[in-house]
Amino acid sequence: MSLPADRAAQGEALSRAVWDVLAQQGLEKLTVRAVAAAAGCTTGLVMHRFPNRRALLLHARQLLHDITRERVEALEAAATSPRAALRAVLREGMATDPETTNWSIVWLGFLAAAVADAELIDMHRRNNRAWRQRAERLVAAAAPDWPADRVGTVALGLIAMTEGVAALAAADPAAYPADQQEGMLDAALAAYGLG
Amino acid sequence: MSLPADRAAQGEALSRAVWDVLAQQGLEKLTVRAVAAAAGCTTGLVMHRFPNRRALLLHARQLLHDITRERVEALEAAATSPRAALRAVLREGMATDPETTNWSIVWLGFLAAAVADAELIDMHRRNNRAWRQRAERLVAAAAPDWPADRVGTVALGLIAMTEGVAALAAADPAAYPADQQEGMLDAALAAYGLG
DNA sequence: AATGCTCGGTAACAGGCGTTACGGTAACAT
DNA sequence: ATGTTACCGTAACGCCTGTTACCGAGCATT
Repeated sequence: MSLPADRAAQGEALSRAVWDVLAQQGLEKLTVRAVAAAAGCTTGLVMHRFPNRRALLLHARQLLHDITRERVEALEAAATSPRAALRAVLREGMATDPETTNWSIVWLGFLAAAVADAELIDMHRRNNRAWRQRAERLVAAAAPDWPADRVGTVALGLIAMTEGVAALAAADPAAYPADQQEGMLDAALAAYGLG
Repeated sequence: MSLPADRAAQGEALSRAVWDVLAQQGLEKLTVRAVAAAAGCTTGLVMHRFPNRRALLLHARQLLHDITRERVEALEAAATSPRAALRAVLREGMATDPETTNWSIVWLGFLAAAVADAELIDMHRRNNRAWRQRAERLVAAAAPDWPADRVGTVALGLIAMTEGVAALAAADPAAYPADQQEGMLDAALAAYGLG
């Protein structure tokens, strides 16, 4: 029988194919045919699973967010202290290995695609505001005696820095090796008094 | 007579049209026809000025870099102290008004396009490494007694932060107003001892 | 005045795109 | 065994893309 789980699994497989094409071929070549080829099927399956190309992209974008959230929640739960949780979560937002580098390229691709798509940019804003709130909560836990505006300013500085270095490292991995990114993160945390 | 200056001016006008389309319609709709429409001409002129679409994009990318460099060099020259120069240059890299926000969107578009284009990614790397060296030079001038690795780490943290907040603000201007970006920058400079 | 030349607009081409319609196959129900 | 239904590959459609070929208008030289 064709369980809904199967359909969901196919949708996830197609979303992974979207990420692969986005990371390896770029936004301009993100076509339905390219996604089908990356998923090892034909365009028929893709168009039977999703009503159109936009729905496919929106699903892939939301799934990327959901998976990212699960991953950072696991990191947060496994941390032994508020400061360790903050550092672990911020570290995950950088591009320190092939996997996170890939995610950063995909993230950039979706952001560029969102310029022309109202629903995609709405998704980005919702997800990014949730990300920012998480950072603020982690900073507040790591520095319980700080006033709210200090928490907000420092959290913003930290997420902007990790987001930025992820983009830089994704575009030029040789120039931004993992140890430099980690050193940058530790130096920033220490400078803010969160080391 | 048809001066080379005229041709250069046309090339610049077309490059500005590329930026406009990229900022307002996104990478996926960055077609030769859209650029021609934005420039107020036909595709005939575009294809007589550039051998193909790629050459048009490469020219627009390089011109964006050149103009950015001239602007920050002027800011640097006008600054009254090394620390003021550092802050002014970093500030220009954020997205604090409609103009710089536009540039940030264009920058993101070119970066996304570079995923699939070797020459475009080479350009990005050259330009970004020059940008990074500028930041390192400015940090070294602002903190003359720092060792080289401290200069490099702090400069990386600063350019990553400004680049990152520019992307965040470009995608969600309402959530990242100018005063928050400025407050973030000042807090970071103060934390690093560069206030 | 005639002629060559540069310029840029028009129209057409082949190819690739998203999307739709159709057909065949396999599993299930009766 | 046979009808039914779900599934998905195939093929086609119309549209839009980058690119090319062509053509006429203006200008300079002779």
